[in-house]
Amino acid sequence: MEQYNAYSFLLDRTARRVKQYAQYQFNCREFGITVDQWAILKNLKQYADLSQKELAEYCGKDQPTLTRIVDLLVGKKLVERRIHPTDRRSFIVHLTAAGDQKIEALSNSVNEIRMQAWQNLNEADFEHLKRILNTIYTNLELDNGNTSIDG
Amino acid sequence: MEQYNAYSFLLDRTARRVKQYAQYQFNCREFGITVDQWAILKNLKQYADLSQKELAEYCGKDQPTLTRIVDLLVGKKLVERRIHPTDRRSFIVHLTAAGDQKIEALSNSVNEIRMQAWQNLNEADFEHLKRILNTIYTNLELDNGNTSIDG
DNA sequence: TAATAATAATTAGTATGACAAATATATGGA
DNA sequence: TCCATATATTTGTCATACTAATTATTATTA
Repeated sequence: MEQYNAYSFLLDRTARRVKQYAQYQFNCREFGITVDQWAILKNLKQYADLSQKELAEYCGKDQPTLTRIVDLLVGKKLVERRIHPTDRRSFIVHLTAAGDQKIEALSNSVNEIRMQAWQNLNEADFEHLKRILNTIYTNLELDNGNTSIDG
Repeated sequence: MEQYNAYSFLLDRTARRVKQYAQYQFNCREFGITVDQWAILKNLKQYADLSQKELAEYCGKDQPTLTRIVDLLVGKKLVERRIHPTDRRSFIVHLTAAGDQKIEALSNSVNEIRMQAWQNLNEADFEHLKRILNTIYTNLELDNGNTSIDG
């Protein structure tokens, strides 16, 4: 049964390495943002204006973490908070022109950096990995619906 | 090429969920330590006295992080720092009797908790996962010149 | 041997992650 | 309408990462 400890460790270690490698490359190339901040920008680009709660769900962050990342992005003038038209508790997070330009400027480089981790793996491997990771995620599901990623 | 971003996200999200679930169970059962602290204790049990640098490598932590986790474990009297016999820059981290008892007391429960993530997967899945994660880890090895731990 | 470089550990600073609590607002029921 | 409850966000606290810099010590080398 000790083996499950080892798998958990391996998973944790690999995820940290992937993130750490990407962040290292971001820093070397002076992108001026973190990997997690990039994920926020990308989601805003894809889904347009979102409330912070929605954005947190898309990005897989909890709300306090998202609040703080948005604070940093606002400080960098890459996004801005707008008043929600019907709910005064809520903000709409909006990508600024500078934010949009940042995405345009970095997209290709980010894709290159991300690709590095996945060398020497084939399509069957990717399918295995997606299935296994989604199984693990579902095994530990708290009470949300099915949030498996397929693509 | 965007797919690699999605894989990276999936990996990160799954690793976080696995750790978060384990920590949640640790808290519910009032183990009094974190998942990462547990990993340190287990490595000390397995490899006996180690310098902090060695311990960091075995645990896949960097040295500043390890220093702080050891600080916390020292505060809980589960480990102690001992003078290195031949190198005065270095400490030996030693498991106390209380640390040893903690391991004995929690091992079965930790194994149960860890097992939860790996339901609905078979031996072939584990072999795939280990191979794929190790491939990713190796893919990112050179650029940072960091430690490689055999999984 | 003296100067220099390398190493182990620590400290400092920033970012993320988890959880709890506080605040303001919205919603639903009596 | 009033009140209890739910929700969106923020704030606080602790722990983990990563980087850079500092300190003390060891190793190297001119």
